[in-house]
Amino acid sequence: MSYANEMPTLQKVARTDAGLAAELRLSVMRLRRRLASERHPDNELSIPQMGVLGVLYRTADALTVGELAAAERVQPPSMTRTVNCLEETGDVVRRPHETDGRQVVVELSDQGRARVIADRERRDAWLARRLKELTPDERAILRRAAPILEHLAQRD
Amino acid sequence: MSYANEMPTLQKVARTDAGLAAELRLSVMRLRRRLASERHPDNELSIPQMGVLGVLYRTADALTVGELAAAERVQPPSMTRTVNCLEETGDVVRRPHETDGRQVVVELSDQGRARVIADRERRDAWLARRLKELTPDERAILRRAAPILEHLAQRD
DNA sequence: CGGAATCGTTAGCATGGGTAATGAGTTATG
DNA sequence: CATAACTCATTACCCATGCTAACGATTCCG
Repeated sequence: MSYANEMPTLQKVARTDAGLAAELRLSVMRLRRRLASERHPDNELSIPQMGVLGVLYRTADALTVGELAAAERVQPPSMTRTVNCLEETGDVVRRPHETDGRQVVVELSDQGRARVIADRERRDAWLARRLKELTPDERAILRRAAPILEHLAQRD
Repeated sequence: MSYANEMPTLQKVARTDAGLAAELRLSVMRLRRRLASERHPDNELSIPQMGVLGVLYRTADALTVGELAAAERVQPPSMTRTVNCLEETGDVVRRPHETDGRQVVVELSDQGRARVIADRERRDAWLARRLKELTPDERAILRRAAPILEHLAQRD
């Protein structure tokens, strides 16, 4: 393989932290890319829109536009716009904040919740099928690896 | 934690393929998100632009606009546009195809190559630092997990 | 009470996703 | 050889979303 020839040191450097870092970064990026491609063909929402639904679902609570913007690492005007689209499609509901007249809170509609769940289930189903093709030993390794990966991702 | 209370079954279902799939998906998505945030502050290229540089770097060859579009899963007009920007910033060079007068080939400039390398090194350095905080046992697990994750990501 | 801070929104610009259309080049066929 | 069909990149248009600047309304604080 020409790729192997271009990067012959990759196999060796996997024994150092730097080498493992490079290998892990590639694996994670690639798997995420593949997961991202498992979209439901009928789901026409964009990635930022699905991202908002995902944040609301994970938080299991209504959030202000500012909180959503912070969670998704965008500026509030961008989030306003994305939420506008989601309100139009009926996936979220906007309402005034209970105590602060400046704020607006956004929450999942039933439709939006169903959409997140369907999207996740589709990805999980694909991944579960791929996992089935592994050996029990390989699966055991991934079982131990998943929480470590999660830990790596946490804010440092 | 309210999250733990909302999803109490997650800990249990990690013993099934479906449960591992959900846990792994979350870990991978979160780590990738964290990796994506490790951008060099001076790098003003967008994610699609960096994606094109990444494809060219990994391929270690010049590609046509169509090939780039396919690699990045976009339509050719979108790729034309992205390449236009990259040509302006001097990160890629466009030239006519050697034998097919319809085609254009795009290749990394020295500047573009340096940019990809710097971007990767920054992410790898961050990840290597996080890896250093793990135990040797945890690192060994990840060493065994990385190629398995890579295998999962491959086209099925 | 007045000024400063906070919040969400609007406006403008740039990028990039799509589709439709186009012109140029290449290939296949009669 | 001429023509039709196919391929390729590009342009045009629309839409979504990233940013910054600006604004009006609300809240906080001295």
